[in-house]
Amino acid sequence: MAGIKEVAEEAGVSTATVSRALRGFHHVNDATRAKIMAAAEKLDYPISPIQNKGALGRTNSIGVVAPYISRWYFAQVISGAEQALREAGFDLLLYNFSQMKGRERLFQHQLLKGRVDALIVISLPPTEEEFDSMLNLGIPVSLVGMHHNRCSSVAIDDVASSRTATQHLVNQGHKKIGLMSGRPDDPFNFSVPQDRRKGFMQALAENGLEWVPSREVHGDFTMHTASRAMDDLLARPNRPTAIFCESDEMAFGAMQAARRHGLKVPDDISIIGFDGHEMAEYSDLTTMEQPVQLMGEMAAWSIMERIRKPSAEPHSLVLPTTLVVRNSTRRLSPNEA
Amino acid sequence: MAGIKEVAEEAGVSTATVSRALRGFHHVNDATRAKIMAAAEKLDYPISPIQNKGALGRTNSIGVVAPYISRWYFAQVISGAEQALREAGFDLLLYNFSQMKGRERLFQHQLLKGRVDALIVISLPPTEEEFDSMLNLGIPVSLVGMHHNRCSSVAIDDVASSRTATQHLVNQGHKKIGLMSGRPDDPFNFSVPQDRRKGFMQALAENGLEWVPSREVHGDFTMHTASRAMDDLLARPNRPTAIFCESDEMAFGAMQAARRHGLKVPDDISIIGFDGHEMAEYSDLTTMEQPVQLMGEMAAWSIMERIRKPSAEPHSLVLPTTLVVRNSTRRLSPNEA
DNA sequence: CGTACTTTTGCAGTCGCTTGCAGAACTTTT
DNA sequence: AAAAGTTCTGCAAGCGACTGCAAAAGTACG
Repeated sequence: MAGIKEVAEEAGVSTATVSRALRGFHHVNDATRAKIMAAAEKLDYPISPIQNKGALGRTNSIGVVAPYISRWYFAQVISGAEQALREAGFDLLLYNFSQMKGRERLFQHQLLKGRVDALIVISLPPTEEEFDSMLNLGIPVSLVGMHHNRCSSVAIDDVASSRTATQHLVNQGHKKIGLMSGRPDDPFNFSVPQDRRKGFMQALAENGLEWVPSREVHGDFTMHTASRAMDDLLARPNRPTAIFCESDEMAFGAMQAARRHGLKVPDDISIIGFDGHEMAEYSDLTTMEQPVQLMGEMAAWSIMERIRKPSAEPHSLVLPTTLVVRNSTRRLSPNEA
Repeated sequence: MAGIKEVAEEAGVSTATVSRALRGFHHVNDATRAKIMAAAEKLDYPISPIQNKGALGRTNSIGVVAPYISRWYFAQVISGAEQALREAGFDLLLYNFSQMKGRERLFQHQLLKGRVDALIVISLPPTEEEFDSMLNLGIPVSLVGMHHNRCSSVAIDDVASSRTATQHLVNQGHKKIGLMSGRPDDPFNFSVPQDRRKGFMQALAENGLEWVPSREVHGDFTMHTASRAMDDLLARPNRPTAIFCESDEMAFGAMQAARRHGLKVPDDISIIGFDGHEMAEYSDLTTMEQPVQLMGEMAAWSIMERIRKPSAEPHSLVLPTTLVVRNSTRRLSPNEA
């Protein structure tokens, strides 16, 4: 395979000149550059070759760490980030794991060390310890879907958005509102469920509604568990008239369970989700939509900026969410409430 | 950041010995190795460092090329591949694109050259020209979801599986069977839609059923387009009693459209999908399930094998599919047919 | 045409790691 | 105890780029 050496020989110049002509664009005679370009073309030498870590100190690739890449949300964010990175000439290294084992390996064995120029971490709140080890890598780190004062981030306001979503139910006259939340003992310690739960509680409090603990059930953000959890909830007495699900996938599970129990959505029970999953439109699910792809893109841009000037202060970005009202929620008449 | 040199110094040996102790495991005294391990530990030197492309000639990372990584199928395959690669100590570089522009850039600008040790291409039939350029890279290439005589592949038998799926509808007494297929003018030129269509046609022919062209509509494997296409189909006279959709996502779109038109599934119309999408269970969709994650894993293993012995013959693997019967299809009574 | 400045180029060192080769340090054999 | 093997280890030459420095070439000016 043609290397810089072959190109240099072909063009009759030194490798140094080729390097400068193709990369630096400094102090190279136009004629010489043309010759070099021609030679490179002829040998089809890669325009963007592996920048050798040795010489350059960078790998030109950025790591993306995420649990569960096969889930919609993660896939979307990654897709957004990939596009932005690719356009800017960076490669994207994917670090996925769905079990704690993978997580430990990632942080403890320092799989990342020296392999990437920067790191994007999606929705996975690192422990302080993991944080230290990440920052010790000496590369910029950017978070998606959560904040931390020690590094940049792109996220939505989960608390406020959940509050708004819940408020929507209240506005429709619901008083007995249930909650489908993440498991409290989730090993990854995601912050999203906590925040969304908090927003939910705030909305109740603001409206003077009493919180009834038996109206809460837990899932792990998949349809499957949500569906089971919903079975559980529906079997309890004093059923809620509406349910706030912390994710759309859980909302789908809930809807499915409701149907299974012979309940019509929204006639018998209102369901609201969170995320803006692409399937939401087709399931006619009311949901709080977040700009998922965009978040990935922003994270990519932000981190590339920080690669350029490492001294820059970390900054957090909060993107807006949109309540999309569809037909999985309905207004209660006063006597129904 | 600690390098091999620091470790060597700390342990009081040469860098060569460190390299051998940590990588080669040849001819290193146990005591020396212990010392080196300790030193490495102490300086927390990465156990799996970037294997320098220069010295080693490999990058220890594998490229995965896919359009639409945010779609379920691709995300699943990638997830499977990532896991297998990670375990074996490889990194995964993601090359995604959803437009032809990206595709051209990928192949023409040789983004891949020298960056990866092998390539996994998902469901994207390269043109002969692209094939040449890939094979010229001099690295193993593995295909997922399609076959080609010039390289290894992991796939299912789309034709046979579709035939079986269609046969299921026939067995249930359906005679007027519709088809929701991929667009004939799809720019990526996927082979999957063609094969699935072929299997469908075979089943009809085998059962002596006449094919009525007006029973076919096209989508691009998303719910959205499928839903529109279904509107179209339902508006036509002589409506089919069952529909074979070339993907689950299209089946979801079809179901949604059917509901929108006041038709009950499966009472008024039977719908069968293809893929085994995780949502299929919850939409109660009958589908032909393919082992998606497994395909990714197998592709990874197969390609790592070929990295180890490059001389090995390419081989193709055909994985079995499973018909999962749920309640989106029903048996027609003789007088309904 | 000589001097001083600027632009262009090549030399050679560097990055972090691997590896062939040969010498050193043990072991075993005779 | 010398000879013949083994097992370890270090030296030094790469790998394929980048880049500081200084020499070479080109330009401008007087």
